[in-house]
Amino acid sequence: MKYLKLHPWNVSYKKAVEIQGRLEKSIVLKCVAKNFRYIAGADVSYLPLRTIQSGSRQNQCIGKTSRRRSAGINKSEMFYASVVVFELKSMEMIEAVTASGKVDFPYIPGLLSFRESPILLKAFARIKSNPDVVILDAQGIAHPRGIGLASHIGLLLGKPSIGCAKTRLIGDYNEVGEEVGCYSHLTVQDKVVGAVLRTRKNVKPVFFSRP
DNA sequence: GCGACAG
DNA sequence: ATCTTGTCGC
Repeated sequence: MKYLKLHPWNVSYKKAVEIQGRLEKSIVLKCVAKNFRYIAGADVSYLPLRTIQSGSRQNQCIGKTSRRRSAGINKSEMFYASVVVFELKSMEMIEAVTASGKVDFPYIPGLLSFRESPILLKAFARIKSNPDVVILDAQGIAHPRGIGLASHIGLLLGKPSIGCAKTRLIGDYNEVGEEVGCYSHLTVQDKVVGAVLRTRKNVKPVFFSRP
């Protein structure tokens, strides 16, 4: 599927925050359809990527040079993204694609999209079908500037998106009941930005935030 | 200054 | 996210 390229990704912290502020204004918070047929789910995993010199004699030196171990270490990482598309009605998998690549942007709470979006979009570009909605392991608007990774990706793909995170980034909520289906509102300054939902018994609830 | 902090 | 080590509950 196609996506919009509204801005560069290799930017400074300050610039990234500016971009988020600009994009946040175009987030639409309303249900645009009620009978979604296809849904795409995406996630990313990664591994440290070391320079071939690391661990070699260059890093085994003693004395003065040994204090510079990190100088020869490449701090980038190899990322692997996957996107799967399901038909909701039948829960049949329609497609599954992957993409990989190096990433240099560090993990900074609130700027996760600048770390994971490029590789995610590379994977989404390989999807042949046209999902009606996408869901990501990240926050939507439950974010310091109202534009988490799920919202950001939704904008670039031009699709409704759902953020489904395993832990909280921002917001307050009451303890969630133990039974499946129990949930609490996730609020930021009295504004409901999501819900903390118990999807399984004896399992931590997940943080759903609106697209 | 201190604590929080998606993945 | 990934990795390691230790503790707790069934």
